[in-house]
Amino acid sequence: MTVRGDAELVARAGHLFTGARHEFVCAARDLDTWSLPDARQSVARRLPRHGASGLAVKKLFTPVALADEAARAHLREVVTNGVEVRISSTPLPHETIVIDRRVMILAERDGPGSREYTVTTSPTLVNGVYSLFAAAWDAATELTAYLRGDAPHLDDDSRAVLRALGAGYTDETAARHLGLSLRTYRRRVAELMDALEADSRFQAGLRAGELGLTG
Amino acid sequence: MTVRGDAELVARAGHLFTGARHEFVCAARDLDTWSLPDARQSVARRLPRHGASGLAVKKLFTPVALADEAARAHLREVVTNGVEVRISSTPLPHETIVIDRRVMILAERDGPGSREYTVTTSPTLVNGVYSLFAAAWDAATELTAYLRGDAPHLDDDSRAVLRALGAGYTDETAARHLGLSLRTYRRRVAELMDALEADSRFQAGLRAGELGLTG
DNA sequence: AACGTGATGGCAGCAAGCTGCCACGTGCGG
DNA sequence: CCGCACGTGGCAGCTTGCTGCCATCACGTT
Repeated sequence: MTVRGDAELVARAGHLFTGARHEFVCAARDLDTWSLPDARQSVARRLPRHGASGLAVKKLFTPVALADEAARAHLREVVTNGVEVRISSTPLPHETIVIDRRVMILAERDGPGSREYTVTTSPTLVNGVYSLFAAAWDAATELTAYLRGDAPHLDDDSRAVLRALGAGYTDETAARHLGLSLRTYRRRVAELMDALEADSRFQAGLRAGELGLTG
Repeated sequence: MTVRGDAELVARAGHLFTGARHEFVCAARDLDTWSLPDARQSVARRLPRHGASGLAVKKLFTPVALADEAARAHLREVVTNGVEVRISSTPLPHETIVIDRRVMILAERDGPGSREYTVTTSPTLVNGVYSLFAAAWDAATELTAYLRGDAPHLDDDSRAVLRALGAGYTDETAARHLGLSLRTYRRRVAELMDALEADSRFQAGLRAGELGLTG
């Protein structure tokens, strides 16, 4: 089933949103999903309140969705409402929604005015898309972790320390290798762990990997 | 369009495989795709030879596909034929194929005998699935890297240890939390680091992240 | 029952990591 | 010149991580 434009989607498929019982997942590039504010609200109003029901809501975005502060604030608020939000560092469809693992709605790359939506209930299609979504979801990072975890630009010093750690040197050899005293090297490591909000060196390694500070 | 069974798929959609011009991507849980050897060969014969054409072939599997040695050998051979193979640590659809970003074929979870395939050309659906595939692909690790660096299948115990480490617990609390003695917990950590060929816990964290052992 | 094997856990001792404290040098503004 | 802030490094003491050694226990085998 194909519909054009937000209004028609709400009219024809609105009941699907309302009918969500267990799970509502969506993947999108950014937050521009509902170009028409009233359409957005219309759907939002129909969605059951977060925690109350046993409805799990998962939203997956690209970093594009964090472009402006308003968007970040909105996402943070959504999170406090019990919605899980994750950020994927790889491109995503313009819009993919799967409801209760039974229905899915895909949006075409938007033309200037109206957007084209495809609504499908074929189990084969829905399951396939759902599994792919799950894979992308699992690989993505929690919004809070993402917002917190970026040590946006750490100086060359820290990078050197990171490399030393990654090379598996002991602190002593690493310090010698970097021309630092043991004390200072460890200070640097502590600072780094602080920046990464890691409680242990293992965690620091994990975070460093996640944030792509290895290459 | 829906077809049942391998034979029918080959008959009705075989030309799609032959028609692949630029790109052939697939995601699957394991290698049991083509239950019928002749169907498999039939399709294989129709696929253009690897490097010759400008055809890029990408295959994404779960670790299940590496269960037995025969499967691993087959995948290694496929790689030498110029096919890109990656392993995703998260569940995947039973079968998803996208050809030239224009056609896609999804396979339903297989019944006992015949399997149900869905063939779709709707740009909206194909693009959506393709983007999700790309996200999962980007997050997966190269087969060679996976085979080299891996603790191929670590038991639940090790995974628990990994989670404890990732959570940033100290050894003592982690051990208590897992119902192990401090000594044994540390033994486990040592074994894990050995398996990951890591010289330090930091390195272990890094590797664990690289290998996608976090989720 | 006797035996080997393997996983476990306590202990001890060492190595490594962590941090507070203080002292020194450099640079900057008063 | 003095004082101040800041980064550095030595020292000391503590915590944590690491491992060899040995006793124990659970098991399957002979």
